[in-house]
Amino acid sequence: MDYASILANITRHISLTKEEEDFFVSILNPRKLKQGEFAEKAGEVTTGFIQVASGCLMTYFTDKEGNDQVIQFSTAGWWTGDLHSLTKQEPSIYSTRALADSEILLLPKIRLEELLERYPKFERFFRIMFQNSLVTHQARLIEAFSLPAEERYNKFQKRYPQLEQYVPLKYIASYLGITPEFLSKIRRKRSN
Amino acid sequence: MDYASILANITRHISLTKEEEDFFVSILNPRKLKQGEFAEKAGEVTTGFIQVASGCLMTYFTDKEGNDQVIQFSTAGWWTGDLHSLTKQEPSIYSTRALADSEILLLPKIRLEELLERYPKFERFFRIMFQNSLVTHQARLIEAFSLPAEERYNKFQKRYPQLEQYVPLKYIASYLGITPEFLSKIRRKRSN
DNA sequence: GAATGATCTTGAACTAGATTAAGAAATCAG
DNA sequence: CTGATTTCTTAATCTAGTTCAAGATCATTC
Repeated sequence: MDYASILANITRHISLTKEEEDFFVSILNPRKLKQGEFAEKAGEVTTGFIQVASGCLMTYFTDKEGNDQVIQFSTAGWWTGDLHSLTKQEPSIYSTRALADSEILLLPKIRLEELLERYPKFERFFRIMFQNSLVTHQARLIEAFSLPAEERYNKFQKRYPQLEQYVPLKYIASYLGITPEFLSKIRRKRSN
Repeated sequence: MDYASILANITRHISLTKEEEDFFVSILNPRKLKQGEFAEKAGEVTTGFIQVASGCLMTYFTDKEGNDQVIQFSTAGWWTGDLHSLTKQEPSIYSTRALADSEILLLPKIRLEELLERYPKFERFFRIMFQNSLVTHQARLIEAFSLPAEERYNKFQKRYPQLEQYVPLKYIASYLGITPEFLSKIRRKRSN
C-alpha cells in the first residue's frame, strides 16, 4: 500500500508532524476489493469513511423502481462513502462498488472521531475537502439544469479523461443523468 | 440585530466561551439590503461569507445566454456566498440578491481566516456545516435526475413551506430546473 | 388612480431525451 | 473453445418539458 501519496494529499492542505502521520496511517484499515465487490451496501449502516488507494469505485443510489443513479466515481486519492449514514448511523441510501480490482482504506467512524479529537487540525483538512466538494456539487447541479446532455458528456470526458477506461458506458450515462441509449446516440452523432 | 439566534446556530455544533462568542460577533459586518439589492455580484471577487439575519436572499448563476439559474434561497440562519471566489479570490460566478428587505452579516475573508486561526474549533463548525450541505447537494442532484418536475415541486414545498411567500414563482421554477410556464402548468393541473 | 412594468397563465407547436424492443458486440464462466 | 450473460447500439414511438406568443393579473411609481 502506497501511503506516501495518501499523506501527500493531506499535506497539500495541512502540515503534519511525523507523529500525526503515523497515527493517521495506523487507523486506516486496508481492504482489497475484486471487481464487482461492495465497499458498502445500501440499507446497512456505514462503518467508516473510504479512501481509494488504487482501482476505481462508484457510489450510487437505487430508487424504488430499482434504477441506479450514479453520484460519484472515485479513483486513487478520492474519498467516498455516505456522510449522512456515517454521522447519523442510519442505514445508508448509497452503495459503493468496485468497478475494477481496487484497494481501499477504511477509516472507521470511531477512529475518525478519535483522530479529530486528538489532532483537531484534521478538522481543517476535512473542512477544506468538504468545502471544495461543495463547490463541485453546486457546479454539477447547475450543469445538470442548464446544459444539454451532449455538453455534459464533453465536460465529463475533459474532466475525467482516465475514467472511461474503467467505467462501462451505462454508468457514465447514469452519472450524466441520461439513459444508455441516449448516450449511445450522442456518441454516434459525434463520430460522424 | 439578533445575535442570540445566530450564536445558537453555532452552539448546536460547537460550544463557545464568552470570549469566543464576543470575538465572533465582533467580526460580523451587519448590512441592510432593500428588496432587489445585491449582497454580491457575479464578476466581482467575493469579499466575505454571508450569514442571513432576516429576510430572504437568492444566489444564482447567469449563463452566457443570460438565463438565471437559482441554486439557493437563504432565510434567517443560513449562510450563503460563493465559496470558490471566497477562497481563490477569483471573480464570482454567482450573484446574491435580496428577495425581500433583509439584514445580512458579512464575515470578511481576512476576519474569517483570523477566526479560524485564533479559535480552531470554528474549523469544526464549518466542517460540520459543509458536510451537511454536501449531503443535501447530493440528494438534490439525485432528485434532479430521477424525479419528475412535479415531485420536485412537492418536495420543495414540504421542505421550505415558508419560502413561497417571499419568492416569485419564476425563481422557484429556476431552482427546480424548469421554465415558469411549466411550473404554471403543474400548478394548474394540481388545483383541479 | 392611471400608467408602466413585472409576474403569472394559457395554448399551440416543437424537441431533447425516455421507452420499448431487438440485434450486435463484448465479456465471462466452465 | 462455447454457451451464457452483460453491455452497447439502432430504430420507432412516445412524452416531459421547452419555446414562442399573447393575454391576464399584480405591483410600483409618478
